[in-house]
Amino acid sequence: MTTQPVPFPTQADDCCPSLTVSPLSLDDAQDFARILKAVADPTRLRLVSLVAAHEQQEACVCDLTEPVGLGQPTVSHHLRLLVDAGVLHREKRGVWSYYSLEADTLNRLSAFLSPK
Amino acid sequence: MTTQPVPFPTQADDCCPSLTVSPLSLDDAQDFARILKAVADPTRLRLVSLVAAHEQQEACVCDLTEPVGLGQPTVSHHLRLLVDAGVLHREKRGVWSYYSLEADTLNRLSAFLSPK
DNA sequence: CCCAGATATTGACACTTGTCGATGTATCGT
DNA sequence: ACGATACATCGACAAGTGTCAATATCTGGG
Repeated sequence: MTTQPVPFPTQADDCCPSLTVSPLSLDDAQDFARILKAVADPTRLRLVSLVAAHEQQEACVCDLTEPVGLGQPTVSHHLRLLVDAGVLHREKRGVWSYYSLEADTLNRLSAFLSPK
Repeated sequence: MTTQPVPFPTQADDCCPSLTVSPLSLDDAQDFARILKAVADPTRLRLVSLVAAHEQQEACVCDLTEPVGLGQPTVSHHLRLLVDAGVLHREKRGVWSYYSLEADTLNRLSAFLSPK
């Protein structure tokens, strides 16, 4: 067997840090703060929800610019932040950039915030 | 009866908006962005985790100032933001202010972000 | 090869934010 | 009443952020 000794069972599920189980390390705190910052903006929340609700769970910039009422460069900028944070995925097909959800990131965030 | 018609049953569970089910209203987006902003900072994440991990699930400022390595005014400022956002609860007992988790808010956040 | 359309990048600006030092306020002992 | 202690507030400053107009880059069609 190649499994670890696992001397402290409580450390076993150290895989995914949780906000409320033990004091966060600086690294973990910065890690999650980065993702949270990306989502902590009304416009970006709406962009994510628009992408999620769009057909095929994906949307291009031209689908999003009008619903949020902002200019194309501004929308592109917000989408870039969301992609950089791993919240959205970008796939370029032809002239269009299609944005879709990176579900794992939202799942990790949700699990992280969930008490207990 | 003074109740509304409720013509569309799908609106019934409109109780707790979710990021990924339908486009967010501006109000909902601003609402959640406000809470997310409060949590989207490494120092404040650590403060919340320190409070949660402390005995009795509560801590005073003097318990927190040293672990995060910041001045007392700065820590007080961060705690105020967390209280204003409904993430923490403040209870003054004697000379001390005891901060504790407002679990409902974190639960709402977690549920909001959870895909599907 | 050039043009039109979709998106990305840049530069600029007002505004917000994280931090600190100094000061104010409140509470408990003595 | 006084002083010490715990906390909150204020003023200031550098750094970061959201938005826009202008411009650059890329792609498909003719």
